[in-house]
Amino acid sequence: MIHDPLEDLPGYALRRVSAAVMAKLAEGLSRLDLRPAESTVLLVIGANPGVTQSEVGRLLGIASANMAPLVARLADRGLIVREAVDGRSQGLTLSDGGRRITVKTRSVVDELESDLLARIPAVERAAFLKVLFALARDQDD
Amino acid sequence: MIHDPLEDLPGYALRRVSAAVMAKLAEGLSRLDLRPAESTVLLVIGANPGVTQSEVGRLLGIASANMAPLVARLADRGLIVREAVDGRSQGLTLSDGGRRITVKTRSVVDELESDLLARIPAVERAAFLKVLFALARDQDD
DNA sequence: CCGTATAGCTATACAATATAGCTATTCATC
DNA sequence: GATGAATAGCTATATTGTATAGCTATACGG
Repeated sequence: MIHDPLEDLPGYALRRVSAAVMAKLAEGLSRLDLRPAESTVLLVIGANPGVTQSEVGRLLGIASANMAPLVARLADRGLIVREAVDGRSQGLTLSDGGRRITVKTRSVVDELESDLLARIPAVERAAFLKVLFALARDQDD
Repeated sequence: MIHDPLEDLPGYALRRVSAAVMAKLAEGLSRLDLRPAESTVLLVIGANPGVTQSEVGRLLGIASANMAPLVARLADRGLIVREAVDGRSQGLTLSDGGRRITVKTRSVVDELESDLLARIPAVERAAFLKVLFALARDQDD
């Protein structure tokens, strides 16, 4: 057996777990023809009708250069509607079709999140989640 | 303030924390002209002289199609040496230059891992790491 | 009014990963 | 020992997420 010099590294463990979760998410979303980044954008717009794409990008940590084609694709598919709020910003709203697909998206996401939670022993669950969310909030800089 | 519908999702938190850690790692490795995936390959070869690239790929979850150009680049740079162990496999070993850069790699990695650990409150640290490593091991399927 | 910041966009590049398909070698089994 | 299956390594190609540079037009503070 070969030795794994990375097995004690929390950063590497985070990377592997995250990659596995993302792979499952991508697979679950594929039947909706949605990519992970698109699904999060839909969820944020659904929860905040009228947000601008720059606000969405800031919340999700997606650069504006990458938001542009992403939002354009969602608009081209008729999932979201863009309405000018001033001369340079557009408020984003889900269309009826967008709402339907967002409901399905949420169920895909929720199922994966449940699977993940189920794999965390109940004893450590609270501590694990507390640290994880704290780290995630921390990262917002 | 806009509402974040993802703030309660552990899977999404994992993704954000992992992305932030990876970004810092990529930045730290950039002065060695190494990419994250290459650095892990070097560390594994350093800890297991003579491993084949397929063994490294299996350990790290890198597909053989992606290992080929990755190992080729490390060999082209003179960081690793390939020696035939049989007609189709090659044992990988660090060259002197590879050993030097791997030492530096380890110090970059160790510093980031220390930073990460330092951000986990001592009270929850053991539980957090236990769950994280269990999830990472789990994922190996 | 004017300088600066911001919104949105294009073009481009890169890293990691994925699939398909290929050759050649090894190995188990008949 | 021959043969079929599995394996090692490789190429080509595509996708996803992300990064940088640079652009236009609008909004806003002094």
